[in-house]
Amino acid sequence: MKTIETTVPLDRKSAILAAALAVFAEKGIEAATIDDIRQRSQASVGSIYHHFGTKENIAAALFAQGLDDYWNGLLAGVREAEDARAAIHILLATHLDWIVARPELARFLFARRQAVSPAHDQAIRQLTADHFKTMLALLKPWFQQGILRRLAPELYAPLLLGPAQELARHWLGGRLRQDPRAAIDELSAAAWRSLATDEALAATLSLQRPAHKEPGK
Amino acid sequence: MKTIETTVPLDRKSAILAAALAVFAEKGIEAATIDDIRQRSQASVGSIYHHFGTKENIAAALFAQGLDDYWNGLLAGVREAEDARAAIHILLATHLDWIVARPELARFLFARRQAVSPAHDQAIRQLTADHFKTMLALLKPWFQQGILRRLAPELYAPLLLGPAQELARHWLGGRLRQDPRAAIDELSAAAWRSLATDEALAATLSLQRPAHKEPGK
Amino acid sequence: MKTIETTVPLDRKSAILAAALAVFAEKGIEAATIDDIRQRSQASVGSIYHHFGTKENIAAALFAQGLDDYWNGLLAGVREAEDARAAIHILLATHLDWIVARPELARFLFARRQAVSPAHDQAIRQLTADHFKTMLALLKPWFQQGILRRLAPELYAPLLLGPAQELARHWLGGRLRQDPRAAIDELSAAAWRSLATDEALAATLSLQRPAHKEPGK
Amino acid sequence: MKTIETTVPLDRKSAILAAALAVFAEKGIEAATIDDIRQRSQASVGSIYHHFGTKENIAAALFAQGLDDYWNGLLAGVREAEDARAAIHILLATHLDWIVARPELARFLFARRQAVSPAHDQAIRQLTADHFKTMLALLKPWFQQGILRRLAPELYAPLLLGPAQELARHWLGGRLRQDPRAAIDELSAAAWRSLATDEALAATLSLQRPAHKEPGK
DNA sequence: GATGAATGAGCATTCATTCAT
DNA sequence: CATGAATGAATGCTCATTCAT
Repeated sequence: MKTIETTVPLDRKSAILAAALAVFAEKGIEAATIDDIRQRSQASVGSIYHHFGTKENIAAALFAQGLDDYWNGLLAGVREAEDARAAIHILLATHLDWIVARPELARFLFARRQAVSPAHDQAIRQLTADHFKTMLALLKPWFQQGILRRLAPELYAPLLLGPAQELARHWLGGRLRQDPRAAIDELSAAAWRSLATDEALAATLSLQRPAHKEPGK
Repeated sequence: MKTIETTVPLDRKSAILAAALAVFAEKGIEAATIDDIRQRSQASVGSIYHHFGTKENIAAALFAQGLDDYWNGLLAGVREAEDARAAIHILLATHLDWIVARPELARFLFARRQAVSPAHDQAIRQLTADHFKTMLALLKPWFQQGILRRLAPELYAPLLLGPAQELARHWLGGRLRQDPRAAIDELSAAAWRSLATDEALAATLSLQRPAHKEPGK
Repeated sequence: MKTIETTVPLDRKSAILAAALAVFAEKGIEAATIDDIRQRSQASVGSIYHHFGTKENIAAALFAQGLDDYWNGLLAGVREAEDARAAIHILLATHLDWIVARPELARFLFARRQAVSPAHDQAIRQLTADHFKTMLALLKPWFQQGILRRLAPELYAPLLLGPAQELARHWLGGRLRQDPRAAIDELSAAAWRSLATDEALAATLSLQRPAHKEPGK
Repeated sequence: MKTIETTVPLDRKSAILAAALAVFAEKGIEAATIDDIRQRSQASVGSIYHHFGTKENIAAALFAQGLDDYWNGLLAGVREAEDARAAIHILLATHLDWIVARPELARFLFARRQAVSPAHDQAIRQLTADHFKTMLALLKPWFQQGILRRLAPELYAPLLLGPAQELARHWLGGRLRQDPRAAIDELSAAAWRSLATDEALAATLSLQRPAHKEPGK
């Protein structure tokens, strides 16, 4: 996917998208005005409407594009992973990398208010569901091997990404200074603990063996 | 705190707040109009402005009230807990109970867009920070006992509540049918795993066979 | 009905209606802008929308008011008539008097393009149909006495008012200089000829006497 | 004149005209947009402007074309008539036939709001006046023979076509189901009564002779 | 305290028209 | 001749807020 933030001269349509992304991320879809987009994109109102027809449509286009980009990164990461723990680590890392690389897109994507019309909303849910299914398929072997726990399906995303997501929200909201990527190890460890079966988890706890060992740190 | 959803006849001011909450939760603060609130509250525009002066002020009042209610429940829960694991469980349970009991307030509170003016925003952050500090103080003993891990402070909330929060968002957004409280045990188990020190955790894993080990708890 | 063109200071709502009528008559409903109305009425946009909600609604209000005024005059006229021929004469006179007295309202009423929404349109048709029924009831005796011809119902209005209407349209369109009321006698004579039974008509033709005369062609 | 409604593949220009007529008739000139015309004609905006330069011009072209077509039919009819009464009948018949054959053109022609610019308007009036003069010339003999009444010139059109026009308007507006041509005889009888001199008229009344006869019917 | 009329800046969107390709 | 991207003035309407009663 072509990167949006590039500084290469964009054609009108892309320029409008880029400007819209910036504005949407800054003030939210509702609060963003066509005029904001116009000023930022150097396009005329007419041109904007010629290409998109509606403010909603611009948002929808960005949404689809962004969602795609996000998930593709995520899936690519998992495909390369050699074991479950690495997969989880890579997922977290990719997730946070992406957010830090595209904070505007992230802010926009994760705001997810109704702003986008029901019609578009449906499309988005479908897209997400599809990607999610693909993801689960990639993880399947590890479920079968008893390494990852079988849970109610709605719990996977929260347990895996919930903490990272929460941290990212803080960062995106300006309520956190530090680079959230610094927490990747911690977060992936937590996700691993949350998702691993007791057996798999026990095997990775740093003590275990000498029952009498004293808790470092 | 006076419950808002009550059906007892409310005085004007409360009626306005109740109506505002409903409207804000439904369409977001930005999209909600004074007129929406007027219709729902049966008050006149003039009356609304007499009591609150600004749309922002209504939101701020609700925010303060809601935040207070939320945190008080949370803190009360932890105060009763007898050990760290129970504390975590009670936190998760209280969190989800509250959300299910007051979905509108939750939706409103967690939306947290800039909508609220910088001035109010500052107040809110302060309030949250204070409560958070109190919470940490309550947990302090278990840190000292080596039961809970010492982490970068910004990670506590995400690890503890992130998954629950993520699940709750899905539920509040209508993207999840099941009652999120059904996941309390699972979520608190995950939070425990994420926050416990290796030793404390190892003691609670359900296998551990190494005969000479003692399961604690 | 309160006359609109009065110069007595009007309350806002009436002022808006009066201004709207002027503008609508001048450029048509579509072409008239809210801003035109605002300037002419000295009201603010907000005020206009406070009272009417829609441009359409303003038009509809005028329409209802105008139609009522028009028909009431017409019906009152017929009620006073002593015989069929007088009734016809009075109808034509009232019709043209009204048009000359309220050219703007007439121009507006007779334009009758879709401009008014289907909903309002339905109401208008109903109103017209009701009045028309009343009118026919008033004329009934003369039908029963064999003075007025029985025709397909859709022909009465055209035969009675069609010529006057056509003339009025020319006048309202500025394509006719002379006062259309000058043609009242001529038009009512024509209407009488068109609607009277042969017997009733024969009795009023200015010659007739030479009983044996054959007019040949 | 080339018929517009033909289904033979049209060249661009004609296709545009045909589409414009349809759109103008449907929503009125003002409300019709170039884009409506573009969609219906399958032409591009550029092409439309290449051929006509202005929306007004399209309307004017249609107007001229339509007016010509209408009047030619009318005049041709009168030329064939053998006596005054037949002439009137043929005029009415031609008028209604034309309307029923080209309802869109009729709707468009008779709407006659200012929509067409003053310049074009002038041209149209001239055209109409010329045709009207020709028409009167054709009728002249019957005036001289005392068969048709001498009236103020502005009354001829209303008396002759007013009723038919009124009926046609109802039909074009969808407020009348029956085919207006069914009323030709009735309307031409009325026009004859309205325009004939008393003598000429008396000769055609169905009774006349037995002065003492009682009004059967 | 309550009411609702009034205000006017602001907004999304439309549309005739131009013009480079 | 045809195309469609681009333009920007204009429009109907919304909405927070004020204020006289």
